[in-house]
Amino acid sequence: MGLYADVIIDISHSRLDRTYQYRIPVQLQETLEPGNVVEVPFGRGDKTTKGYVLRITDHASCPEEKLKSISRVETTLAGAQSRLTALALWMRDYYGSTTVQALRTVLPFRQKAPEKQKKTVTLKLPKEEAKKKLAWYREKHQKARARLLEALLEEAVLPQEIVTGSLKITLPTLRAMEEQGVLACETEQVYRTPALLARLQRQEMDPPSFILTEEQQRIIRVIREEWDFADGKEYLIYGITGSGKTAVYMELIAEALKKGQQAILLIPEIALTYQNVLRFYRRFGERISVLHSKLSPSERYDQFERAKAGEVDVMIGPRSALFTPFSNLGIIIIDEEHESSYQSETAPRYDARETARKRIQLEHARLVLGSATPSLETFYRAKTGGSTLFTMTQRPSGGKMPQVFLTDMREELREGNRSILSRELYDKIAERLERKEQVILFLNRRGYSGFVSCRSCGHVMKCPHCDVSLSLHKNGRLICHYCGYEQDAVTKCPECGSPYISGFKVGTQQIEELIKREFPGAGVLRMDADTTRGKDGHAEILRAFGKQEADILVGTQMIVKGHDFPQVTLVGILAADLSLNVSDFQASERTFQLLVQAAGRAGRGSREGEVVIQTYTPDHYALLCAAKQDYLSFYEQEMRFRQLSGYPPAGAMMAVHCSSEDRQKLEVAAGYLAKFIRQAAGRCKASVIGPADEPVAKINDVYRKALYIKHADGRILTAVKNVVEQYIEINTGFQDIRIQFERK
DNA sequence: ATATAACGGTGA
DNA sequence: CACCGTTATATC
Repeated sequence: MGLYADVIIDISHSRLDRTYQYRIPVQLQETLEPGNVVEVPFGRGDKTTKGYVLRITDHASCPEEKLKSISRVETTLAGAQSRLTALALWMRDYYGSTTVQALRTVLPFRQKAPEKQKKTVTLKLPKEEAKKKLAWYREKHQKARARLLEALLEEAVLPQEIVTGSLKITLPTLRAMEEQGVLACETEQVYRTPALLARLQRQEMDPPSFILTEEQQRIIRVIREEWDFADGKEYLIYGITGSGKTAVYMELIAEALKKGQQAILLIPEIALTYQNVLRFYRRFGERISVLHSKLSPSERYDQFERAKAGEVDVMIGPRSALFTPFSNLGIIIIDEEHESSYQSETAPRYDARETARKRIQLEHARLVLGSATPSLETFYRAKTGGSTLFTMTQRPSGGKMPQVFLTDMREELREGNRSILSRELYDKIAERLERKEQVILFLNRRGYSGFVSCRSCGHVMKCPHCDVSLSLHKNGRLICHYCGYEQDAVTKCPECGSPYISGFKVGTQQIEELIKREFPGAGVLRMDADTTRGKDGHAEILRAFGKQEADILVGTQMIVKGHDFPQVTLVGILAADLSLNVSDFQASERTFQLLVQAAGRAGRGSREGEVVIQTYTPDHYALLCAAKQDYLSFYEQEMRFRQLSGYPPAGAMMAVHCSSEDRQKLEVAAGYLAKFIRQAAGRCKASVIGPADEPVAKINDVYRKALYIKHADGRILTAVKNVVEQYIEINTGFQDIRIQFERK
């Protein structure tokens, strides 16, 4: 029965990223535990502040009389919380963030309705008097006061961020003026708009009678046999599209429930459709709960609370569902594990797969990963004994894989066809229109960053140091986004001398126009960021196409994920090279995954499908392997490239992202940081690349730069990261620079 | 983050 | 010297 609690205050400020000890009131001594959210008095004014209990002890670590008491416990969520707290602390150390940031991602808490307070500064004097006061301030050379009063005369109510921010008025000044009755500081409460709770319709239970294939049964048998004596185990199911992975997941979830345990199923946000979730409702009924990104924090909290209370046993959702506080977690399943949405974009930039791995260790559970195109990291793990590999090569439905054609666009140019469409694709589209079948045209723009390629020979301008594509900038220079290497743009292909070398300028809109011109009778739908901006634009377009209100759907990568259109018998992939030449070491892998997925869209119904891949580099292994749907041979070749250049999973890599509104400050800070990291990393033989602009160098007026650290051993990177974190902490030069670490 | 103590500057 | 306004400091 501890008497004291180490509490971390919920203020995301590195200066406060440490614990403070509080006395535990008698009535809480039995129940309080690590992970609880509490309210405590903090600071000179004993301001009520939210905090997280990290540890409970018997003795005080500072003079007893300084200790204050915990006011109350904020949450009823308990039990699994201490293990989740441990997970959060691991995430903090491994990915680099403040303790509070890590705890916030892992332990959600109920938000009170008027959570947000908006502070404002209001003028309290009549205009005439204020003007007199202003003259007085000017005479007295009270510059700060004059500046503020002048601003208030223009706008009687100002938000406090502006006053303390761009007007640079400090708090003592505000207090003094408030005392003089010139102005008043007010806090206005802003109410959160209650989000609509998306309710899945209750369906009658209808446990479907599956006949499992031999392959499916084997996987279930093996995992079931190992269930009781091999906790912490990891499995990879590599199964071609349509091989029935979902049926296996269901059996495994059922197994966990039978043992009185709970299950978490992670699926990519985009696949969280009503149809997909319905299958699980039919099988598990009320026992499941679903999360999605549109839930407000308090709605998410409610779902977590239901999980804790034992009302549900199965949680389905995107990566944040990983933190469901189950009391006896049995299994975590990650579907489509290669999806990039499992990587968080905010600190701590955690990877759901790695974090799930850590969680099953803490919970003595097991982890199942599934994909038709496993990420290299995951497959490498299976190959090197980190997990058990299962392969599924048969389709229970007996459907045939589509036939894939690679079209060489250089050839087309040579033979006088300058159009975006190859003759082969053109003919096949015409054929489909005649037969009243549907066509998907997919423009592969993923991560497109303006590379330069030759339309004659397919040559791509690459960085001589990093083996990634150079990006064309508005100033006409070619730049590497890893190391910052720069050169002038070329007017002639250095390989074949052709003048047809330039950036790719085609968008979905041009393609839509072209199709309308070439096939006047066809109905065309376009799906990209522009046409889906509305509330349900996305779903609306898919619904229309599904109902065959159009013949051709043109779109970017968002059309290839998880939607089945039985009437589609042709998929055209325009410019497969676009994603191949992203300035990123994972470009080939992403391209392969996209092409295999896109190809999987053809021939979902009874008729056999065809796929046409248009490319300027038909010899690239990512395209050849995708055309043959040959994952294994792609893996072998890509792995050779990673090994050669030390990219993951052959080695470990960490990105250091720096950003700031002040371009100059950022440049200077990134320079110093690079110098320091080179010193620190040099001692342990890690290599440092950069700093260079990020692929998008400026977002919302914030400039962004990145550095990369590579080493064979990931633990070295953690060590380097820790040293860097300390360096940033003590150096005032990094005050206005946001720095985040990302493990690759 | 935020309240307060300490300190250096400036006009009368 | 009074009185601003910035800077440093502590927060269990």
